[in-house]
Amino acid sequence: MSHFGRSGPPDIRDTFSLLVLNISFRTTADDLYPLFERYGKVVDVFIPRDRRSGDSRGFAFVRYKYADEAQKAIDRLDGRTVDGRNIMVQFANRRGRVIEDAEKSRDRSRSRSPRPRHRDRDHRKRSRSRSRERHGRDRDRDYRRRSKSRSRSRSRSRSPSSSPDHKSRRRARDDGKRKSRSKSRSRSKSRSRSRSRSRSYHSASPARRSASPRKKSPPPKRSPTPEKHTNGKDLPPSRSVSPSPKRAGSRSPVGSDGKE
DNA sequence: GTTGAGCGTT
Repeated sequence: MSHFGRSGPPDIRDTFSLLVLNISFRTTADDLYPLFERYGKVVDVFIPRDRRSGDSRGFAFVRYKYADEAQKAIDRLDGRTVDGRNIMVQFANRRGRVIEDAEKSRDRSRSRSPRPRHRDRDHRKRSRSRSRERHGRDRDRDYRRRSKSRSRSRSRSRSPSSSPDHKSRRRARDDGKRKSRSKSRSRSKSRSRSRSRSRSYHSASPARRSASPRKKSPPPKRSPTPEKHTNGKDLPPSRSVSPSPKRAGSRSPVGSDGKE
């Protein structure tokens, strides 16, 4: 979602992303673009939206072509009132390592306090968790954040080479699920469908909703497979999990930088 | 119709 009609992110190799916080929920990229474009070459303006409702989350990303211009935009637009909201402009520090250059430029221009944001962020997040939970809107964000954190923690704590514990646990879970389904198949099927649809990322904005609600979920005709008949010694009991020995060469979790 | 700390898309 950018101003340039592109699908994915543009050339991020030489861009400097700014994070614009505290913008109004009605503010769109079209409103931010001319504002930021006055201080430099804006490559892209992106406003993350909610996957379900499609509403803005209240912050935006503005990509500049040059760091000094980005810094100028920060110096000029940080604290300004846009659409009735006091916006906050700062460098984004999640994507790209161009921030180092940006920081250099910033240091040369003006020395500001460091960024002890981790503690502050946690505090604020907990503070607003209550009000957000009521509407149930940040579940998606929380999910991805937890997933990321867990992944990092796992890679640091446990070695990614072997994990017999994982396999065993997964097998146990699968076995339990299968048994449950076998016990009451009809009800379980309906619930499974609902959960699957909820978990799947449709990423369809309400504005782009096509009028074709055709069903595309052919229920996999799972044979009853009377286990009392052909099960017992012919088929191994662990048919659910397939032995995949080619699981050692996984990609490194922290191999992002290395080629650029 | 609401909300207000935060870190992003094919």
